[in-house]
Amino acid sequence: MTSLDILPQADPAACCAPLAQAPLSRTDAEELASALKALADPARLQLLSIVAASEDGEACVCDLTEPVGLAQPTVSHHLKVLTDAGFLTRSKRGTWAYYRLVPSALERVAQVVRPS
Amino acid sequence: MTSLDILPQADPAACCAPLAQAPLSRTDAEELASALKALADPARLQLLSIVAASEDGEACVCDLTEPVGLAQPTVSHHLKVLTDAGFLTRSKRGTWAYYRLVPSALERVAQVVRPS
DNA sequence: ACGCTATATCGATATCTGTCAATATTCACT
DNA sequence: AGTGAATATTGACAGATATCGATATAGCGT
Repeated sequence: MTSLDILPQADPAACCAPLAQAPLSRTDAEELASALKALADPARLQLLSIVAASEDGEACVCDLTEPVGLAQPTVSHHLKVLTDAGFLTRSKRGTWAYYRLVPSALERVAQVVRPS
Repeated sequence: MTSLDILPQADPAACCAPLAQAPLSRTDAEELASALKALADPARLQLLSIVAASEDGEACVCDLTEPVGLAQPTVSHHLKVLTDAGFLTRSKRGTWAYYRLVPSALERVAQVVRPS
């Protein structure tokens, strides 16, 4: 747990060797679990995949509300969870907020989960 | 959602192309989310990693209670969640229940999460 | 300045989840 | 049969979470 982990933009699962390789410490397990918790929601997974597949790799909230079928505050909430967990970045231009995927964050989680 | 998904031993995230490649359908997102939910708990991650790193690749409940520092019913509960999600298999020998990792289940999740 | 639009925050609520103590089940051994 | 041990199930409870309506904030155009 470095001082960086206090920041809203976490470094998801920068914690440890692959799961199946050696027993996780409680601390590492908690860190990885919180990254996975951010992913473990259908709406958030849809949001991630829609953002990733969008034109120019970014999407604003207005583009996301309809496809996931949730109210705007709920979508904003999910985007905040994903951003805080480091899977998305937010950049505001005018009235709009554009979200982009952080591929390395997903990559890191995949590395830790992958066996071998 | 195939008929197989009704069974206790699910096929975690056999659902779909990598997250970042194309928008997930609601159904695929729900399926992947439930696999991730099973992983997204510190105790369960520790259990997985301990089982994976055990002698002969298997461990019984009695080996697991102490390292994770939780009561036996709680550990049994977590092992059931992981088993139902397809990440562990259970084989009972005598009074003991031995759990093994299912590497392909983790592998599949890693594939779907990985970008590119 | 005013209204409109996009997004975020707040407050409330219903549901889900992790945990444990108590109990049930299953098996081995005498 | 009866006892003890390992594991699973049940019931209860506290804390987390997903959701929404209402409201606040902030920026643009007139």
